[in-house]
Amino acid sequence: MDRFVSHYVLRLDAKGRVSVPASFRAALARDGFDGLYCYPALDRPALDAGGHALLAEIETLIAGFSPYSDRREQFSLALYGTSETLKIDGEGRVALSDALKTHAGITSAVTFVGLGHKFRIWEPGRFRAELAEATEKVRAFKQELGIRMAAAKPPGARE
Amino acid sequence: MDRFVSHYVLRLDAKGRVSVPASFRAALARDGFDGLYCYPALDRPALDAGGHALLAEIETLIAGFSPYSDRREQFSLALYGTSETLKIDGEGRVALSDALKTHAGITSAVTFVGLGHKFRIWEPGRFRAELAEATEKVRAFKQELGIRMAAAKPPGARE
DNA sequence: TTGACGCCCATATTTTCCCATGATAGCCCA
DNA sequence: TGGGCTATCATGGGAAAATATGGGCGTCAA
Repeated sequence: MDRFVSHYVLRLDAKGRVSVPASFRAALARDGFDGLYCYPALDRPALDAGGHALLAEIETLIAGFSPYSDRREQFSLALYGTSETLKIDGEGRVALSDALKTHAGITSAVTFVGLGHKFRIWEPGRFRAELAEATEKVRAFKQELGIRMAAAKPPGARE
Repeated sequence: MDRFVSHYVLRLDAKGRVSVPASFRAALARDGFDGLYCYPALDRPALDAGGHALLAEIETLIAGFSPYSDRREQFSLALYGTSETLKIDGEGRVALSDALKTHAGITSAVTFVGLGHKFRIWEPGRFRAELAEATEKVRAFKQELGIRMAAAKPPGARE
């Protein structure tokens, strides 16, 4: 699999380390990134993480602002300035910094959630709430747009 | 056959594994997907499953929302975050995760139902109920259509 | 010294792989 | 056309590999 999919709940050990799910490690390896690029999500108590695909996304976002603009400076600072490249040890674990843990409210366990080209790290309780809310909104939206969505579906690449 | 058609009832073994119907495996192989992409259906107690064609459908749906929009975040969380790629063993079986089984109420057997470019996995009892209901609706709709057709066309044509 | 960190090893599960069996359905051939 | 024969399939179970997790031990730096 070449993208981040599914979600996993894993515990931190006494040293504050946590295993990155094997399937995510595989996706990172395919991406060619050594380590884990990680920073606090801008608008929620969670961490965004990934590899080259995520870096490219950030680069594109920032490149969209004109050079030397305040906006650009602000985004560069918020994204590049707060991000860290975590090392993955021989057993596939990373140690989250205090700053990252504090931002997400992480204490003894985390939930990894795949979002395609990147993934997110949550405190498990907060994640459950977030997922329930998103599911509810998607469900309502789908009902509202049922017919349009059916029309938007691609004529199945192959079927 | 290059699509998922028909339906099959299969049992889970003691390890929680279940054989994917041979004709579905053939369709997946033609699709070129290694494994089985699977996630809880949004609005019913069943699982949606498939290969690249299904992934492409999801990707297209998500790509339709503007980047960084709430809507997009919600969809990628609800779809990518809850989906899993199940491995298919040498005998064509998969092991459903607890989360998937719980969502669909699956215990000892499942019904696979082909839907063309994807297929759905049900707890057999629930599927029977769903099928009965759908049949009823189709019957009613057909009758309604017959009436409309009769009004539009001269009598004599068989329904 | 006292941690923080990198690196190594230990272990209990879980998952994956491999081989075995019974049942069917289709095929070949006399 | 009847009777095996074989290929495929669903299913069962054991063994091996991978994974998540726990802990030890130097090293480097404050």
